[in-house]
Amino acid sequence: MDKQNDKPQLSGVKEIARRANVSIATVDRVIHNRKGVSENTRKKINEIIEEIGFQPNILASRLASKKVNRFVVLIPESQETDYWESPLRGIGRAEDEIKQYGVSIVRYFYDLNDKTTFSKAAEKILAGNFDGVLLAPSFISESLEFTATCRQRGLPYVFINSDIPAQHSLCYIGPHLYQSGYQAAHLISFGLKEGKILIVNISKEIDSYHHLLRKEEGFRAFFSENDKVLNKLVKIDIRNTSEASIDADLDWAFEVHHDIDAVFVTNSRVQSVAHYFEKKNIQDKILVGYDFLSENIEYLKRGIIDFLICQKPEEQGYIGIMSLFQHIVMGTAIEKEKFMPIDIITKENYEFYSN
Amino acid sequence: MDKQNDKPQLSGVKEIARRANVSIATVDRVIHNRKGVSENTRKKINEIIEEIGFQPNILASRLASKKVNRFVVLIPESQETDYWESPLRGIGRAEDEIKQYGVSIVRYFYDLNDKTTFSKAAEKILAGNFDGVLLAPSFISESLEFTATCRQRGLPYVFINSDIPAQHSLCYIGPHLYQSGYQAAHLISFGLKEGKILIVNISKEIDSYHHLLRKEEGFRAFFSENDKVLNKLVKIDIRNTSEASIDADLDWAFEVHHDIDAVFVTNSRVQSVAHYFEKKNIQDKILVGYDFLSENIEYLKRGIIDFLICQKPEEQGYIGIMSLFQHIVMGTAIEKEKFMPIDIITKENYEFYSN
DNA sequence: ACTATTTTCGTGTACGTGCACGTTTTTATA
DNA sequence: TATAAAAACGTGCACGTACACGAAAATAGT
Repeated sequence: MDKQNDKPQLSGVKEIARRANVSIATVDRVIHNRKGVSENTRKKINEIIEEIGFQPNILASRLASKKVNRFVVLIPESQETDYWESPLRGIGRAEDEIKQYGVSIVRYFYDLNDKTTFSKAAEKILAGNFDGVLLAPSFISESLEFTATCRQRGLPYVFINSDIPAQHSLCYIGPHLYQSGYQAAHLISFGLKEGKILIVNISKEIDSYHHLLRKEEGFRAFFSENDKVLNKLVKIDIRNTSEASIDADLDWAFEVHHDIDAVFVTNSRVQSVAHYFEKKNIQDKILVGYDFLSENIEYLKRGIIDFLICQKPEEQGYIGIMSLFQHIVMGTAIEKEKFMPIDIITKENYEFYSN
Repeated sequence: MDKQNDKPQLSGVKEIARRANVSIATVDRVIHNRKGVSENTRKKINEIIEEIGFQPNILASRLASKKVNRFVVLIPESQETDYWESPLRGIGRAEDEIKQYGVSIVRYFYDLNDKTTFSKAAEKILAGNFDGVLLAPSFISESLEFTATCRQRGLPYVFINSDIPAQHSLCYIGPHLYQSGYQAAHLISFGLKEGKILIVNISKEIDSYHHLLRKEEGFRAFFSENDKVLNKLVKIDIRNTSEASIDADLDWAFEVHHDIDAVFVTNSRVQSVAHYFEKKNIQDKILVGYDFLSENIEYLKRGIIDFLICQKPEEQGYIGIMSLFQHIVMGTAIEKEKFMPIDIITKENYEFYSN
């Protein structure tokens, strides 16, 4: 009888082989551009591939080649804030999705207060046998050293959360810092018709300081570009992150500038200022800061923080891994820069925010 | 020599079969709870499955069973606005990802101004042979009729964009309307210390009107819950959506209420009010509305619209299809309600918004 | 012209699961 | 006890691709 006449079989290596009058193995060689095929038949097969728009069956492919890809991530460990737990969740989510395809992920963490932990982890990574790296390049020079070696070995890497331009990374996934500062300025300006605004940088680590600066730049740019002459900007840097020290600095600022009506904190440490506000029973000042952290959300709920700007940390981790996957496993092209949306979180919408 | 000694092979039906002293086929029968297995061995095999945490290899599974799943979507066609193009993009994106697994998607569209087009499409769907439905239930009673039949036939369906509660849908994917109205109120209140606020409902179709009402409810709730006695709310309904008619209605409203300082449009037709503002050279009023449509974005850029609230229409389509996929193909559990984040779009962040 | 080498190509098996079919064992019936 | 029927189980091929291995053809060297 007709056991298998009705096969549409338009695609597939078998069909290509049939049309080219060669065996499947030869087609296979062309597809993976291995050697051992004459220039004639190679060309012929490539034409047929073009013609029928051959798309290899990923399922069968991964099943047959028991190939295993090893990705490695190198990010800060969560200590002072739990920020990095979010990207880590995203990484885990991506891992769950693609482990079916034989991808495994190894995680390394470094201490944001200790550059050497970064370098040591980087060394271990280079010693291991990996096919792709997801990297948060918090320390500029150390990162440059690492990526130089990667490039030399043909080991692809993507940057996450903060970028080092022109480093031939596969791509960058993270926030547009300048613009997020600009956004914060608009929000404050919208709610504040006049009065001084205090900019607060809270950061122990000198290395992450330049990120804050980019935000501050954007923040200031809004006022200069929009003729908001009524709003004078005041700024303080806080390097000692103990509560007492922060309180003292803020005391000083509010004493010198008696008419500050809004505060912009350039990172997730906005909770410290919120805490200060609560203690001093300050209620009428606008407070804007960064990141969807549980403590920040608490102050948001209580109306002490007005807006949080957040840039999908979980998504960053997820997309980071998926980009490696797309490039290395699926072999498809990926965008060079993936800026996260600038999400505005309020008391009303935080519970629907998908991190 | 040792050809294949070194197999970790902890998982897999083969391993289960080995441990249970049965053949692979028997294990297979248990996994798909088909009959033809004694109660004893079934129990034994199930225990082993539990023990080793067996996860079938989806790749091999879909490869072996040349099973094809057919999904169908039923959504409005884009006419007066291009809103539905976004969910459609999301649906296409999902399709690209899962067609590898043998899923095909058929699309039906209905006219939001003509209930009968919905019913006719629904009939066609029921005549076709589908495994899952993604549905925008714009018309309540017609939708109820359709889903009743689906339920009876065991054909799973998910709601998108607007919900009909308690209809045993697989899940609902879309906005939390009430809360998004509440959010809009907060934004306006933040920028407006006093003065009247105009609520504008623009909608031809009486059926989609109840969506707008839910938003309006939330909007009003904010003011009553937060003692904003300074802000009086005024409301107009506009059923005739011609430009002349809208202009006339707005003329009337601003004439009667001379101190309106902010306008809240409960849907994407905010562009009509923006257009009116531009014509009349009105610049000092706050304007808030809905949806990431190109025209709206234009007014946002020019500073006429202050905020757009947007709820990831593309994502809705994507997640809708993926939920069907998760449930029907992968057999995993899915959440009953997936509320989209309430995204706040401004002049500063629209270009980073991932729809 | 005859071997040696290289290039080019085909055969066959494996990946993990699904399923049709056939075989064995048990249970029911005469 | 013999026989039929039903229940329980096993064998083997298929899915589309990868790859080791070996065969054939082309080229080189004497």
